[in-house]
Amino acid sequence: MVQKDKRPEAKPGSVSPKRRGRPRAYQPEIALGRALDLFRKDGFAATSLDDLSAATGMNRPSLYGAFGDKRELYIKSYARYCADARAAMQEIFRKELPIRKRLERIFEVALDIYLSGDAGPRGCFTVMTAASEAVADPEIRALVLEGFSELDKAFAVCFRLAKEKGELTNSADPVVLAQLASATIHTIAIRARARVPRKELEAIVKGSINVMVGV
Amino acid sequence: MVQKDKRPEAKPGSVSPKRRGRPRAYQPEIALGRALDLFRKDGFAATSLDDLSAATGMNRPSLYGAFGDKRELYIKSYARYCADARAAMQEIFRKELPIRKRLERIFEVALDIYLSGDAGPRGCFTVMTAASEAVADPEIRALVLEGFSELDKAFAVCFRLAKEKGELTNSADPVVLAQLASATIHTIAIRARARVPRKELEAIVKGSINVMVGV
DNA sequence: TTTATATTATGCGGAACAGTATAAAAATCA
DNA sequence: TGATTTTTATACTGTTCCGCATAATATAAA
Repeated sequence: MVQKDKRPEAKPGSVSPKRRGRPRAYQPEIALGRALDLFRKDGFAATSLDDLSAATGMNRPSLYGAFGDKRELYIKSYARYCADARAAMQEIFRKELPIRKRLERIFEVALDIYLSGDAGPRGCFTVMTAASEAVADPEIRALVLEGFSELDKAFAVCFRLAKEKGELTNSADPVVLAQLASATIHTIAIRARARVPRKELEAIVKGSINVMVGV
Repeated sequence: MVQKDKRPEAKPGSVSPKRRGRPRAYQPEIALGRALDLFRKDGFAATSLDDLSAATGMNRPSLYGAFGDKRELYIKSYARYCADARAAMQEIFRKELPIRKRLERIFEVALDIYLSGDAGPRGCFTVMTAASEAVADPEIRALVLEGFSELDKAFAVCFRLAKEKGELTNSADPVVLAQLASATIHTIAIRARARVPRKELEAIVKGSINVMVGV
């Protein structure tokens, strides 16, 4: 019951603060990543604490101590997922790029995220959570809605900028186009989960971009 | 442990065939509908046989006798969902209608389906199944893919016809537009599940239609 | 009536489940 | 060295789970 990875210091060079009792046998960051992998693969209900314990290398009491109960662990895993996704996207959203190029990059990264996974494509965790836990759990629902909104807004900024730079027609509505871009994200996330091949998803993306920015 | 509804004959007027043993206390069609409701609400993993037994008014052995195990019941529930959705849509897909009107009707019916449910919006069962069971279960995955494909094709037929009638520009690609329409279906299904209000979903639909058929 | 058949009703059995109580272990501090 | 603190490891509790075995019940056929 031990994480297989060696333990590097949290921040390389920073002296460990000499905590009092028995040292942890796990690294919270690594454990959370493993938990996220499991939740993305099987969903909340089909993932047991025994599964999580095995995947993280922590026994159940340690899991509780570190992350709280299953639901709290799920929420923390989701936060981690969002942070990772943001990190993967932010450079593209920040850098000034022609709108078409920018969209291509965004969808490419999205596909990388959705199609990764040893035991089958893991899809988009936001979409999966929306489909399952969001209905009955207000707190989780709020997180999901925040996720939707963040993506909608990021796309809208892109289209607004593109319009200002004259890359779009005058009649183009950045908010509507952003919703279409989000819809494209959602459809490829869902289809990825049904093992639709990357080529087909890329074709969908291509067609969608053509409609959004003009052929 | 009895279904509360009275038992009308399967086809009104058709004489019951005088089956041999103790008569059934349930109607398979009604029971299947109740099972579908539950699965749509909670998903496969979070729905127990006890829940299903309570909802259908059948005890577990009767459930097994009528539908097989939980997975088979899920598959049969999904078939029922598809049949219902097809029935609700087919008139609109069949009748000759201006493309805009036709799309408006389709999305309206879709929203009715996705937003129904006493305990919160039930969303699109195809999308929910894609997100959960489709990854690991090849048979279920095939059904989901069939569902996607059917919708894509139905939309494509609409756009092809509209193009022939001169409702779309020459450069419009019916297949691409169909994928956008499906993407719109998927995004409203997902967002509905997160309790996004109908007004907002209708706004998304409206914007999407404007892009697809021109303002 | 009796027999055969099909269904309902009850409840068992073993596994998995979430969460926790308790004890052992490994470190620091005095 | 011994006391304190923090974590790990084990195992327990009570529940829920799925599937099925068995018995009771209700009908048609003989």
